[in-house]
Amino acid sequence: MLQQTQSLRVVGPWLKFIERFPTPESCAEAPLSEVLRVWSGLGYPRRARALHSAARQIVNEHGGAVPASYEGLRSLPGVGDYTASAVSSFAFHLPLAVLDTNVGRVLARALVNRSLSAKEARQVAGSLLAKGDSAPHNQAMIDLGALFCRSIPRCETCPVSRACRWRNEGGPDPAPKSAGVSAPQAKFAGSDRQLRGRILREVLDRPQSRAMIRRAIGEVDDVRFERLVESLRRDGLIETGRLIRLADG
DNA sequence: AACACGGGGTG
DNA sequence: CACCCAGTGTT
Repeated sequence: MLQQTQSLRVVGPWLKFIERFPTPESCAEAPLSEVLRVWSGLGYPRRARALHSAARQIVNEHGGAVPASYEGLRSLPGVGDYTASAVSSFAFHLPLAVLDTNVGRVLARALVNRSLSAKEARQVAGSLLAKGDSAPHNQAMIDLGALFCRSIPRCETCPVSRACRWRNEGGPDPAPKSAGVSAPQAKFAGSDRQLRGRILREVLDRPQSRAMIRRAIGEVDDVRFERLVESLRRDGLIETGRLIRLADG
């Protein structure tokens, strides 16, 4: 849920989700359609599909226990470098450095005052790890980025502005395009993404005909609508017969 | 390397 | 309204 979604927005949905699916097994046993319904409103429903798939993989291939290694986590669908590192550090206290958009900005600005390649960022981030548990360090780096070293920085109150290379040396903001830092997205209003979301919401509670969906989501070109339906089907989120319904993996 | 992929918060 | 977000998978 934390992937590309602001942490404060995740708290409520997470509590609701974890109450309904407290274990990998409980999620694995549910049909995908129910997972999508509990997930609804959070966006990026492919994450929900990946999580459901990961839950089944955890049950079938790991005896119901979340893999306790970076490589094991990384092998799960929807788990990339950030998530595998974060879970490794915060849940299993393994000595791995987390690199997300927050940490990416801190590294580029405070540590080196230039944009970093992925390899360079991994190296810098790893070099900052101290001896023991990495979790407090990673949490501090993330919070520094989330509270002060934001996309629009708040240097006036930043606790490390005294040591910040960008602050001390000046120059253009090195964060944009540096490794880990989120890139700007295309406009959402009127986008395919928005329409996909609307289509999915229409079939959340019951199967619907194309005509009903198209009436509900507003004026949409015929070719475009069918292309979006096909993309949702390819993503494994819906099934498309005469009626369109949530996928029932 | 560049794109596609939600939707609500913030200023 | 424009910008942003504890990324990942695909092309």
